[in-house]
Amino acid sequence: MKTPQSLGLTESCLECKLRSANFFCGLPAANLKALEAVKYTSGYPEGAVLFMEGQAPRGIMVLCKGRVKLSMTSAEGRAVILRIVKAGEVLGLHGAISGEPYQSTAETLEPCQVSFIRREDFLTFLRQNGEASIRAAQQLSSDYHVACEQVRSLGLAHSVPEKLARFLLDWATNGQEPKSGTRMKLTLTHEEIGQMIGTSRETVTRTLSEFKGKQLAALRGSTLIIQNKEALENLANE
Amino acid sequence: MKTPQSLGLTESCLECKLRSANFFCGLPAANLKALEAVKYTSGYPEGAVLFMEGQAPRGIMVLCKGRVKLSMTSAEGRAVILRIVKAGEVLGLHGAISGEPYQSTAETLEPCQVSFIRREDFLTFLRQNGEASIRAAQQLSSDYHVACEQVRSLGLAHSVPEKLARFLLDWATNGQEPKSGTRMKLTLTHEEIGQMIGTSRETVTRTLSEFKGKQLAALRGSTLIIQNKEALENLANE
DNA sequence: AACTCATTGTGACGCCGGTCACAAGCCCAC
DNA sequence: GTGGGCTTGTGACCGGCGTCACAATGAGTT
Repeated sequence: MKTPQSLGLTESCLECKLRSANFFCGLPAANLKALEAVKYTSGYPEGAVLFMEGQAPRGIMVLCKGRVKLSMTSAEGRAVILRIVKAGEVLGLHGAISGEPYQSTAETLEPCQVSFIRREDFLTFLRQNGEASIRAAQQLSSDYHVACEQVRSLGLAHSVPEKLARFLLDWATNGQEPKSGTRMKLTLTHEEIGQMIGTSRETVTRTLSEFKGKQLAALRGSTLIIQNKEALENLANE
Repeated sequence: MKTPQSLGLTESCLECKLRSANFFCGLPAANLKALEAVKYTSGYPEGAVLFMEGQAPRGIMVLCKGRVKLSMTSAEGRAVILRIVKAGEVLGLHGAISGEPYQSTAETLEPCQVSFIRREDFLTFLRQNGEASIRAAQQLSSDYHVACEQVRSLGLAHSVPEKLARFLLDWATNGQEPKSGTRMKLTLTHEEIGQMIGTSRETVTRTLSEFKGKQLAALRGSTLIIQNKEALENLANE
């Protein structure tokens, strides 16, 4: 087993080379070296908060290992989940670029390995490195894309089954493991699924059992099985 | 009256120097020159479609004059408005950076003046111009911010009055003219307001007259008057 | 003025889904 | 094992708002 300390940036890149939006991968090795020199790598347990809504941005974090939940909370405790960040992606880029306070909270869903780069160091790096700036823009563009899709889902869909179907299909394609067949891990509680699609926990439970009854999809433990992809797609594109 | 042809990039910058997120303003004049050489400026009437969802990205557009509606449409014709783009902002940046098809449709709300830069020209410019890349990242970061706020509004709010209050207040601060007092222009139909906050036209009409009854805000013609800002804020932060 | 077309205003109806309340599993610690 | 904490599962209720249908206003044309 690898020790946490051995998981530096470059290694994380080796692990996640499949993901094209990946921030640092593909940059010349010489440039990565510069970042290596200024990064701090550390581990966090499950449930740790990497940063919170409203805090001033301190820097960016590269998620080397684990999954992180990005969410926004309302005054009375309601929450929406913006997205689940997977290993290889960058956290806090918006804050670092804009200087605005974080508008979301990042919380680890499982033990994570994170490399931190201070904002000034990162900005300096960007300024000396045009290619990296473009890469940053690409990452932001991708994040924007995801956010827009969520707006579409929340704003256009007008039934929960529709949104849930969309969510499951999306999870199946962009999900955790690339081996996206009909069977995959979905390590989220019904509550969290509800926060992703903007509905209540009870309704998620009910709609899931409705799906199970109709042989569309079933969630057994943390294993999601998509039984009738076509029917789900019909629901989703309603 | 100015002729359309006289409204080039640099002039547009003069007009909109208040907006800090403004893309090209602040770049060294020498760099702007390079863009001047490859841009095409043209005018569009109200209701013109600059690009549509699903099209391959051809380039970016700088809105010199006018307002543009960015929206997404579902299969059966429902629509969400992502945002209203104002003079000085950039359109199609995400497409240009990512190469992905446009995920939204851009339609002019009034006669507009637009400078177009082909994607290849723009990318070349970015590569030769680190500062501009960072600027692009900043613009994307700002767009992302707006999209996230919309997710928050759609996902967290759980009544239409709440969302409408938030929308009106937001319009008052980020609205068209900087002279944001209690009285401002709101040149959108109830239908469009509904598409911005994810509700039906009828409900917008009803909620607006509810606001009028409670002396919170009134929309007379295209003039919005905020009568009781505090009460609206209470509604919005519910 | 008369006509057309877009927008706004209102009533009635019905249903989806939020909320509350509680039961039933599950997992883990001790 | 037994207990306490999270999840998940269900029933009952009811209110907001989407939808349909149509009237009323306004704005632009001829």
